[in-house]
Amino acid sequence: MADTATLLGDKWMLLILREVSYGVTRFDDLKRELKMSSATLSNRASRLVEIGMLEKHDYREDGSRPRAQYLLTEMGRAFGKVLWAMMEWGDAYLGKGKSPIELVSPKSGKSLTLALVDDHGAVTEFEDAQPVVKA
Amino acid sequence: MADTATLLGDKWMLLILREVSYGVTRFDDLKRELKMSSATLSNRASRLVEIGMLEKHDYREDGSRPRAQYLLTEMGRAFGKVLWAMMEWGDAYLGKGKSPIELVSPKSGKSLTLALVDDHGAVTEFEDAQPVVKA
DNA sequence: CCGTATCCACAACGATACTG
DNA sequence: CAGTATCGTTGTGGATACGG
Repeated sequence: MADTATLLGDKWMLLILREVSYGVTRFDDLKRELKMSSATLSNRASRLVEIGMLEKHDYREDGSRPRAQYLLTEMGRAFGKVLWAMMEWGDAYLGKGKSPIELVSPKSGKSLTLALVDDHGAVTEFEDAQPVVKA
Repeated sequence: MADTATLLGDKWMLLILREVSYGVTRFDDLKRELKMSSATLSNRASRLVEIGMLEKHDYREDGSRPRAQYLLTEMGRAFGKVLWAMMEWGDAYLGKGKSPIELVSPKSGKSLTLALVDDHGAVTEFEDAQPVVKA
């Protein structure tokens, strides 16, 4: 937890990761969307690449100039769970209106939320869970 | 998400919340544990109280001087899910060794992890979940 | 203990300009 | 389009000192 917070506990890092997972992958788009300066974005993007959350891909749409985009690595995609937890929490406790997006099961089409489950899929409320120190 | 990140996307905020949820609730203990200056801790703690994540409680152990402690509000406890998601992610992707704590079900005693479930408890892998825009 | 106040060094940021 | 360079300003954080 502490390491994660030290590494990614930064407004910009979190927001960039969100945008990229939403499909905003280009430098200028991120810059415009997040209203941040080139320098700051450059700084954070490099750091995310270093850490291994993002990968920089250069590609060329036929005929046009080459472009660069930042894509999530496996590590970065897995972090989506944290972002999603933040979104659920914000929806519930910040009175700013609900997020317009939801996650649904590809099988049932049902809406999904984060919950604590054991290896048999039995759900426990977060408040009821007991923290224990491992042997 | 963006609001949550703007509000709490700060290393210190996250670390303080973690410590308090671990039971470190006093100013000096937090200061020592997190190796931060009085000024910074004072700043962040007040902000967390303003936001409504923490409540300041004064109490007096019989005979001794009054003390203050910071306790999580309901809002703050709910944020534990985010912290837990960060911990699971860090365990999986930062090679710093696993956290020694786990969450267990009070009923079955089984170890718990965060997963996406629908209203019937059916689990979907995070990578398989489909984001959709609500109507 | 539990903080607030002050000082100061330095990191961070936006604005702007510039390059391949 | 994707950055790097520079600059001026603001923010942050540690150290220290000090009051309830």
